[in-house]
Amino acid sequence: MQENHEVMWKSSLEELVEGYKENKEGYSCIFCGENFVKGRIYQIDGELYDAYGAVSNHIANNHGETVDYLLSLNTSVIGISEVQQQILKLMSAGKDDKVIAKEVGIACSTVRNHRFKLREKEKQAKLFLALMKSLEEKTSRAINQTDIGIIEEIHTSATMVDDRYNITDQDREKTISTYMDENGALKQFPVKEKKKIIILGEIMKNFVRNREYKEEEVNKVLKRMYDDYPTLRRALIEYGFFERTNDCKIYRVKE
DNA sequence: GACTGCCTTACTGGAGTGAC
DNA sequence: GTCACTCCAGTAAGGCAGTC
Repeated sequence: MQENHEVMWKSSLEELVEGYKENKEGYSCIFCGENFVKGRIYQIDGELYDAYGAVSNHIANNHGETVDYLLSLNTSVIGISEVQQQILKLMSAGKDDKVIAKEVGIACSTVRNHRFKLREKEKQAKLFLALMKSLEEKTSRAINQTDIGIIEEIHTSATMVDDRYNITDQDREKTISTYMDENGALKQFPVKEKKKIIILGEIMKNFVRNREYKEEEVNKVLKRMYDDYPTLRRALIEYGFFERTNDCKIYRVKE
């Protein structure tokens, strides 16, 4: 099933917990994007459901409980380590510390410590969200008032937005001249995250926004630029520049 | 006494940085 | 480009205090 991180990033906390978004037309599943139109009746396993019932049923049958789905996400997406994911899964299953410690292979005191750290993380996350929201409001006002223009435009589907996106024109120029030749071919794929983002952004200029490409078409373009084109293709997916279908045959350029 | 929350300390590995 | 160094996050464990 295709992961729909773009929709998740745009959802509120409440919507993420529920697993769906509601709009005028109906409900859409946050995890896979499937839509259920209000006023339409859906037949599922011989039973009839309205749109709300259908989306609830769909989430339960296809994604399980929200907590299970979120805990199945990649550690870099959800922001907690594998051990923490493991501990949270066992906690959500109602296991006590002794059992968790035994199953994970750590001491009871370590489980307690993780529990404490996770609570701290929760508090920090709340404050961080409030801070970022205030900052967003403040900076959007500032950008409207001045011509700053030095920060890299972040594509909406970027899987993680942090200081790596704080890219100046000088950074971009320097990285491109270092890693690409005058024909736009890539000499070497950078190791550093910030430089990768610059190079991938430059590569994306060869693709049209919102257009779908067959895998062969993507390969053809990337192959012209770099011999190890599968690495580029993977990176473009990983960094959220492309999304692809489950069978990996169709690639769509994200906005 | 058992359990839990909070805090501290120690160790480790990865990432970043500066000197050469 | 390489190497040494620093910093930081994650992990693990234990101690102390409060609650039941």
